[in-house]
Amino acid sequence: MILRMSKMYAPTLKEDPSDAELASHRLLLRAGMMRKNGAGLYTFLPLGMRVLNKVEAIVNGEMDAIGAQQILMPFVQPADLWRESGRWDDYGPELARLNDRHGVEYCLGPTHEELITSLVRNELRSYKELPVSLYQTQVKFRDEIRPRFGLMRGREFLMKDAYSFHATQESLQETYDDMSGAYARICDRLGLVWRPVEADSGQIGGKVTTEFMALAEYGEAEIVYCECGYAADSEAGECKCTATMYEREAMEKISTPGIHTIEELAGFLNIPESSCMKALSGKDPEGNITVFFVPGDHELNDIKANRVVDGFELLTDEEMIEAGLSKGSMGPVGLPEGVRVIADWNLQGISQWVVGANEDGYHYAGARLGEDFKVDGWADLCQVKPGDACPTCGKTLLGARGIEVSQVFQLGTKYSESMNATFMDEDGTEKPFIMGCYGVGVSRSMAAIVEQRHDDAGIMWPAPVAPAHVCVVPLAHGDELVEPAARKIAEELEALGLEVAIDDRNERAGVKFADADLIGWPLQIVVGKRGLAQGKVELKLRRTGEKRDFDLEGLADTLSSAAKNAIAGAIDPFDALFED
RNA sequence: CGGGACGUGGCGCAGUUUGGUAGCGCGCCUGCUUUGGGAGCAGGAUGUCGCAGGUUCGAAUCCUGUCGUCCCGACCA
Repeated sequence: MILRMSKMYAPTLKEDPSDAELASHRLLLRAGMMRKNGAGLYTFLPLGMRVLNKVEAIVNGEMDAIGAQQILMPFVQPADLWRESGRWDDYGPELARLNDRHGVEYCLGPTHEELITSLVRNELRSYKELPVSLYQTQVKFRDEIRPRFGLMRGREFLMKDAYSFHATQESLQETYDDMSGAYARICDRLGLVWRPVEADSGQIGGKVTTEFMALAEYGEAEIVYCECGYAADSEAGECKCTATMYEREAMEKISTPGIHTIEELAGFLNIPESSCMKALSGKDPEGNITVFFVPGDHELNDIKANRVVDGFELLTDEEMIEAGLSKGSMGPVGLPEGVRVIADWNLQGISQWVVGANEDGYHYAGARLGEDFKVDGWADLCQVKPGDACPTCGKTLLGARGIEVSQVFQLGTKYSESMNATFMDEDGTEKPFIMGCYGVGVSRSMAAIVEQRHDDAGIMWPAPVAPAHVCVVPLAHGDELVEPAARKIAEELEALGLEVAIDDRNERAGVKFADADLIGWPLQIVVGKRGLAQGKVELKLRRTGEKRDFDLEGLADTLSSAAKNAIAGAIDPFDALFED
């Protein structure tokens, strides 16, 4: 079916909406693809819906290809299931909760491990039925602390989530690898520039996990990567860094009046921040106090801190005073009794440190590990950053930003154990399922594509997700030559299997050109009197802005091989038409 | 949750300091002209100024509260 722009509900905006900043947010609104209904809530209009459907179809196709089966679970989920898994309490305020008229509690599904586990636990009984992979594509709701950037961090969003059930770790690994392969193909087919990175599993759980990051200047995630191929989310990556020693013959107490931050301290002594030791105090839920020490030029990574001390929270100023800790001059020498000291293992790199003296206005220089102070334990505690050493090969890590478009997890038995989902194994014993889960942000992928492929004029859709491959743009509305010629071209191209739009609105040329660029059809075919008089039409390749005249006669033949490539899923199938 | 800003026709904004009953651009409707890069002329429609209180002869404007939206932060030694 040819998309007639005169009938399409696609209100484009000439001006940027005042509350949109990122390109994807701005352009999807301006191009008439979506509209905002509230913070982090969007309506997809017909053009945006077409794109979303195409992304979804690609994802579903890759799921089907590896043997996953589509299902659909309810969006509203009973609280009891979340109590079973423990996440009713653990998930926090992001979980939107509600009651029905009888007072029964429910939540809006932010993810579906509980539901799927409860689904299969009664019916998958034997190892002979495993493995099984199920997936759905559905709206999710997460009451984000701060929704922003349009589709990038919405509260309601479209996600494909898959879950797999296994009798053995080997079987899980196999499916995990299949899923990872499918996810790589999905990113490729969406035309994304992307990278797999080491990640943290966050609220989903599990140990083994990979994020698929679309590289983008304004991505929310920071990643570090190395030429050897290593890449990690900076929240999760192992940190290896080198300190610079400020050498003293013996530990000496120095007066540092008014100095409280590492930056001030390093400036005051005219030494690098990496010569200083940074201290952070916190407590576990029982109130036991731990002080973490990290190199001064690095930050404590919250996730890593929680790995060492479950439920770790930084102390407030009042709590620090109560515990006898000196904010702004805390150090390992002379801490109060009963305080546990954990140091980042990078601190073993040099033998002397500049540390706080636990006394306001004083620090020690040349404090020696083992002689002047001791620690109770070592751990990887720092947030990795560009410039640190690659944990794999030792070269210097580079930095980039990315949008997390998908993630795969090996869950293990976290949910099957807590929710008592077991099967009968070959040896006659009941065992909990070994599980994996796998998510693709469908609407976020759409935003990521726009972030990577746009210019000042608008979007540049990759052909596989464009609302249509080609837009025929007849100029001179109502002209007895131009209109039939444009219609004929549209019909011929459609017969080739291309998806075709025609801008048959009674608008001036400038309006049509601007909208075509904004909406981002991969190819525009301009049909005007001037060209027709010479038997020509003008083709414009959106991605490069290149324009070229082609003979009207035999246009379908000229486009036939590009059409084949487009149907086969090429990202930029029309480029070849513009090569010499 | 802390900080900042904003809320005025469909969209983008001015007007608020110094209270006097609302204006601009775009869009929309009608007509004529125009028709290859967001047209011109003429005419026209559209606002409980987020909401609720208060002050005042009089409130978009001042005060209080409230709701909504956006931005920054929530890692600090």
